[in-house]
Amino acid sequence: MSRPHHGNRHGRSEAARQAVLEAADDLLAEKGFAGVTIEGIAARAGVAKQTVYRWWKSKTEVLVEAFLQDLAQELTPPDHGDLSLDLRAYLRLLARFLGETDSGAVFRALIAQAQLDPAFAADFRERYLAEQRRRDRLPLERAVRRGELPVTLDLDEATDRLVGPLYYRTLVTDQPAGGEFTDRLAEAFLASLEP
Amino acid sequence: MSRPHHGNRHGRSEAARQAVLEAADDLLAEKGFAGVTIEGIAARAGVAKQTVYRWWKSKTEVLVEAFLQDLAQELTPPDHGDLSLDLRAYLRLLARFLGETDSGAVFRALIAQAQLDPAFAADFRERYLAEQRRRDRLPLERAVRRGELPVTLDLDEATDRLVGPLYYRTLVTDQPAGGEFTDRLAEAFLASLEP
Amino acid sequence: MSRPHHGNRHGRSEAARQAVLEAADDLLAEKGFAGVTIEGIAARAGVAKQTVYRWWKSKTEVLVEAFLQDLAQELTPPDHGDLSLDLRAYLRLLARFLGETDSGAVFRALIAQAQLDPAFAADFRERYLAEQRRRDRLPLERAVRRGELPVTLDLDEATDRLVGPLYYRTLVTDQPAGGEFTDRLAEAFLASLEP
Amino acid sequence: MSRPHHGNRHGRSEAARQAVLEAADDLLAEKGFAGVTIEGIAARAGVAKQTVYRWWKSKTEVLVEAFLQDLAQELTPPDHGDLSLDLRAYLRLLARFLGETDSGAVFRALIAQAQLDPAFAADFRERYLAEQRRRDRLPLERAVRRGELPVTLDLDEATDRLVGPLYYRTLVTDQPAGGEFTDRLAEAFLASLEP
DNA sequence: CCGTAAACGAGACGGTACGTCTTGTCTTTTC
DNA sequence: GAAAAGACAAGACGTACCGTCTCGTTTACGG
Repeated sequence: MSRPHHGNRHGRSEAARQAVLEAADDLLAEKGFAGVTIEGIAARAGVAKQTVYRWWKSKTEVLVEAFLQDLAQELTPPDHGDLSLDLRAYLRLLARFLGETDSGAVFRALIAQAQLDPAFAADFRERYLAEQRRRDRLPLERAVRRGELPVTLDLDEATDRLVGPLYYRTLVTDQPAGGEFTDRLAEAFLASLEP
Repeated sequence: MSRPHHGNRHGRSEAARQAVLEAADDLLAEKGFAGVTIEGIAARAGVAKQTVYRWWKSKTEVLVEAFLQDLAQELTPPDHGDLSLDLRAYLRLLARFLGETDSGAVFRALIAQAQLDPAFAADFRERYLAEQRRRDRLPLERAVRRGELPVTLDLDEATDRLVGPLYYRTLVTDQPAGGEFTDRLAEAFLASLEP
Repeated sequence: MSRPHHGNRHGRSEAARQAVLEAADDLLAEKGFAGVTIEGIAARAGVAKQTVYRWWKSKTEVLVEAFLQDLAQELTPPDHGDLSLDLRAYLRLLARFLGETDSGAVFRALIAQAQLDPAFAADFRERYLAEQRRRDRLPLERAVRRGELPVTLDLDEATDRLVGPLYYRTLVTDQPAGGEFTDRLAEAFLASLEP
Repeated sequence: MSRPHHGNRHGRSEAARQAVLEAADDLLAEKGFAGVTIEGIAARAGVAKQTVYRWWKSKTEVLVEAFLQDLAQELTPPDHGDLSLDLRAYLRLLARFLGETDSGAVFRALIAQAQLDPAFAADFRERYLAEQRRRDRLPLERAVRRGELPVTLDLDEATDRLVGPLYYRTLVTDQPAGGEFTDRLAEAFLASLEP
């Protein structure tokens, strides 16, 4: 036996955890969501299958943990102190994330999984989408605080109208969403708020 | 003709085709998308597995055929000759379809499947989503023809901004999208077009 | 895919059956009883695991079928028309089989398995030991027919006393049972029948 | 000393040893030999798996220690000063032990295990079977000393012929071996020694 | 009387094999 | 030539134990 064991009374092996998450990451990039299997993850990570099952319920759980931890860092909305600038910048950031990064690909896969598995959907929405939702509405909240937007504005629905078209393009029509598109989306959004 | 036939020199068995589609329908209702398997469809339909494979490539294809053949009838946008009325009515229709009907549930499952399987995605977008897209923009096209909207309007992007938030609510946040929501969505959309 | 499939509506694949039995045979010879696994058999035979499970309940069942079919040929008791000669010859044959042949090794392993698994024990005793038992008592039956032994003799118990010591040596004490031993066993057996 | 101790610089914990042996006892009674696992023993005994491994090599070793330590007491051959009486009594004792007691069941399981595992076989035969063998031949040795049997008698082979049929019935054919059977076996054995 | 070493409980680890399930291919027989 | 029936190779599923290892605690001896 070449590799040492690292059993330990006080909690799990961080090395094994990281190996699993990285293996899941790699496999997703290589073979796509359907090509990821728990057996494959374990084999790639050099880890026993049981070790995966000990800590995660399904491959989806692994992928959730593997990829969505980066969401916060990658997607913190900028704060320029100006609504129009903020929206433009954030929509560009979000568009790039959803459409061009590996994490975005996983994000899409997880949302897809949520359509197919109601139990997962509830868990995923509670643990991760809620947080993402908070980021999505943050630029608007700041603008209300600055007085750029009226406090009477329904921020939930406004957020839907702001980012909804972008998610729609990415998930449903699969058309590219470049900077021009997001800039015009921001403009139209602002125009709809004019009196 | 009391006995089922078992083969036929002249083309496929319509009885088998119908049995497959109905079995797929039933199974989806009973167990959800993930619970549908080709094996299960064949067993339920009283049909050989090979018969399913002969005519469809995957369970997704069966479901596509089973549920989306009558999309057009359910979702034809009404024409009242007035943009505001048309939008309100159509968004309500679309919201009800996506959120409350069985066909809508399948539609969501298929969009999800498209995230996971690129080959299917291409086929699905070409054969079905394109058509749906045409229906989604139809009210706007009519308005341009009637002169209610300028011919310079980018209809594609306008459609994104119109229906995107609705799809987003349904697919991503899974919040209810009632008539008030869609009415306000139509209003905001129209407001964003004002000079 | 290189190998052709051999699915068939009516009945099993003889090729698959033979491959499994031969693989089991090889593995037993190479690694011993404990080293034989269904996974190993399937892999060695180039067969799917499910194909093994379809036709056999356990590795023991495979080994039973693989090896005990030869029993009849190897162990048919000779008929010299003389009880003393027959017994001497048959005990030598049986001693050699139990102690020195591969089939004998499997036979011992299966009797061992019967101690550990009551369900298997019942099946094994019914299908195979009964037949072996018939062979074991055949020399005595012939002698009764020839008038060399009284018809009042309890053949069952006589058989126990004849072959019991030989099985005991093989299974329990693991001492060699050569020709001298079996010859003396035959003599003692005959002596116990004298009036 | 109310609290159980959890370690000790010099020597093992007698409490842990007893708990393991009793757990093995219980599990064997409940689930049979194949159902006993080291993991199960440790869990049932409230002991760490490593504690079992520290002191025993395998579950078989545990069972050996759990059941066979008092073999001697249960199976000491009686001494009536008369060969015929002694044989009858001892064969009945042995038959009851092999066929009807828990210890006998374990004994059979261990003989079975010896067929499957050569390393265990050597150890088991040396440590336990040799002793049992001595008990088996004791009645004959006494008779030789008393002058009831000639000193030229090969006691080893005589013992084989005496107890062999009984082990054979128990291990191989699994037929009941009641008092009539063992009595007739003793008679036939004695008859075979007549001049 | 304090340090230290053995044995302990707990349990995570890398593994192997289990028996089940579904997939998509292939063959035979029936109509 | 389509359909029913179903065997087949392939391989993932989730579970049960294996035997090894580390951790922190308990205990008793020995300097």
